[in-house]
Amino acid sequence: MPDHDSDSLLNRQTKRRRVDIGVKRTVGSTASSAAASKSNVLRKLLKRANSYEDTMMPFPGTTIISQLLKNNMAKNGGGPERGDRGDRGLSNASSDAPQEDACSNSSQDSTPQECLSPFGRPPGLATFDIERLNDEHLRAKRARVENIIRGMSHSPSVVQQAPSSPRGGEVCSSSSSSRENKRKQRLPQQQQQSFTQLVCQRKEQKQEERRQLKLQLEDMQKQLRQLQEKFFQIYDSTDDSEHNDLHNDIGNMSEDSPTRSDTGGDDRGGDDLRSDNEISDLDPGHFLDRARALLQEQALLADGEKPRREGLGRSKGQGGPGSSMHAEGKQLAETLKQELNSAMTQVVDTVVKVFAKPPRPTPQQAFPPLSIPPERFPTAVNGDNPNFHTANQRLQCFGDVIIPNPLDSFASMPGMPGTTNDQTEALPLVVRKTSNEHHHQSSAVGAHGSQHHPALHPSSLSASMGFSPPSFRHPFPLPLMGYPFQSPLGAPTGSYTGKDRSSPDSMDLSRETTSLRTKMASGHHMGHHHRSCSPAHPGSTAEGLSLSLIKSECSDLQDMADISPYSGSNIQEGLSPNHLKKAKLMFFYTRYPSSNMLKMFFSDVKFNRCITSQLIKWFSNFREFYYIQMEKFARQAINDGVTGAEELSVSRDCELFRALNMHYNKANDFEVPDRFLEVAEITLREFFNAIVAGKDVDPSWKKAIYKVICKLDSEVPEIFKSPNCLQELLHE
DNA sequence: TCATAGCCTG
DNA sequence: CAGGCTATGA
Repeated sequence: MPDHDSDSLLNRQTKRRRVDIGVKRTVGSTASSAAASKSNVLRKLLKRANSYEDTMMPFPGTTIISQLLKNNMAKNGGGPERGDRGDRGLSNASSDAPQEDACSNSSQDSTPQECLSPFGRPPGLATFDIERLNDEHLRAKRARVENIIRGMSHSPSVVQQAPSSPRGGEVCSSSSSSRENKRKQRLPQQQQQSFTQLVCQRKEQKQEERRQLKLQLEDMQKQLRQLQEKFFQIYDSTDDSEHNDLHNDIGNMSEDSPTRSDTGGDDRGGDDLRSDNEISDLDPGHFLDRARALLQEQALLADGEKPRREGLGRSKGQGGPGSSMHAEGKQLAETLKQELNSAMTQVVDTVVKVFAKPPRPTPQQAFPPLSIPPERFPTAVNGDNPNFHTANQRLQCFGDVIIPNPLDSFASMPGMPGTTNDQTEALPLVVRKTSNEHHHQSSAVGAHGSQHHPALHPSSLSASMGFSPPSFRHPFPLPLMGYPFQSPLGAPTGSYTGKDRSSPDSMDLSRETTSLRTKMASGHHMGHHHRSCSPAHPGSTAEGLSLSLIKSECSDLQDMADISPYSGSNIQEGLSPNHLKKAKLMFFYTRYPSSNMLKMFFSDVKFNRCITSQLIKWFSNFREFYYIQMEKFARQAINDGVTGAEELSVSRDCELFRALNMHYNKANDFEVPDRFLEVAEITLREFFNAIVAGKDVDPSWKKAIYKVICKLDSEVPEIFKSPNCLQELLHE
């Protein structure tokens, strides 16, 4: 605008430079990338946290975790259903319960802890030491079990398993299983050398190896295992017969069934398989759930448990209820409870901290400390697909929606009112996109959109959250919940009862998504907007709120101050679809309207910065489309062999005009002025000549054309100043 | 510092 | 169409 008329070469050049820079920037996409990077950071974080898939992390700590996870995933997951990891996790977790085989059990359940171990044990784990005291107990039991298992291992089925360790088809196969297999393999090999040495040696060797391997395992793992074992033992002790049933109850056995069946009734085999599943199940939530279940079981079976435990799980001790054991069990339960609680607290705290902190330049760094949280996320986002695109989108959605929410929720927890301010700052970026997301979902891909939420929804979160503190749950509800208190915007839902819109006609008309946006954008006096907007889209209420909030950033306080004045008047606080339509028609006359002109022609709109810029933006977009079409058809003409600009003309029945008319006068209920055809023709020829001359090499080559075209604006008919111009124009 | 143009992206 | 960004002019 500024440089319409007489622009010296210098000016042009400078402008070109400007353009060039802009182009370069855009070309490099640095700007966009930078912006994207911001959002991406969060996404990445989430993604990382969410999916085990994440490959190596730059950070040492993270790497370990990820690796562990990776391993597990690889073994588990190769499965087709990566997506429902959460589900799987649940089933898996539940499926394997009582296993005496320390290794197998430990591996699975301990997994979470394993991940942690490298970094240092969480304070809470100390309690596990108590468990250690019972180590002897366990070991003895283990030994027994192992013996039994070994005995079984001789059976063909078992033997086969070892060699066949790489069961490709097995979905369940997990890292632990592989370990087991390896171990087994080794043993057989040794034995092969000296076949004469029989079962006894073999057994011993196995034991030896096992012990060694166990020792090698990180302390954390040990502790965890022990804990689990104790659980299981207690559980087992209750009743062998129940053993399986309980397992089933606790977890979904369905998944691992095939493997199990192979091994047959043998617990050993089942253990292995189970262990695989267990390993696969990294979700701490499941672990917690299981633990809970176990505790409950314990409580119920308290008496019976003790004796068995004494006798070591396998040999189902028939011993009567031992009071000592009962007490022990209680203690254990208590300890576990405490541990779990503490762990959960830690997790929650960490997560909160992470989210509460504004994304740092290197937000990822924040994660290493978060040993636990990452694990948790996977469950939350169990919907993740390996598919990058899909995952990305989801993540986007996830990030946009969830991220802010946590902030809101956590922040709001202490005091709602106070938080509001903070939220407003944080929200704008995020929420805006959310709104967009909604639009996309609703308009373009309903299915897709619907998928988003379900997948991400509380279900997933809650699933993992057995103990989860309430704070964790609302991420989703928040969008709806959070806004209401935020502002004087008014009641979210019922607010729009009265459509007191001054210009009902515009409002009543079909509301396109634009209407919502427009209105929202324009005003911040949400009360009105909501009323106007929501009637048509009850579902959009939330959106409206969020939008309004977001938009509030651009609102002038001054404008805000006097909202009510307009309520009774004809002046709208936002731009309606009709305004858009009107603007488009105006574009036939003026491509470069000044802000003053806009104010004159949209007198029924209360102007503020937002409205003005929005209108300007509209025309900017119109121009963009216009010039794109021009360039497109100019090039097309060149390709078609047109040699001279004179050959080009724009008539009402030419493609170019159709395209333009379709864009600005979709309904074709407005007679496009001839002048516009002339201007279009001039523009087209300008483009043609410029391209033929090879000017398009210069990034700013369009600038010159713009300057020419901007002088071709004609006056806009007075009728457009009338608020009802549309009716008048279209009716004629 | 603000308003705007233009470009890019979603 | 809206957001975001940069460059630019006043």
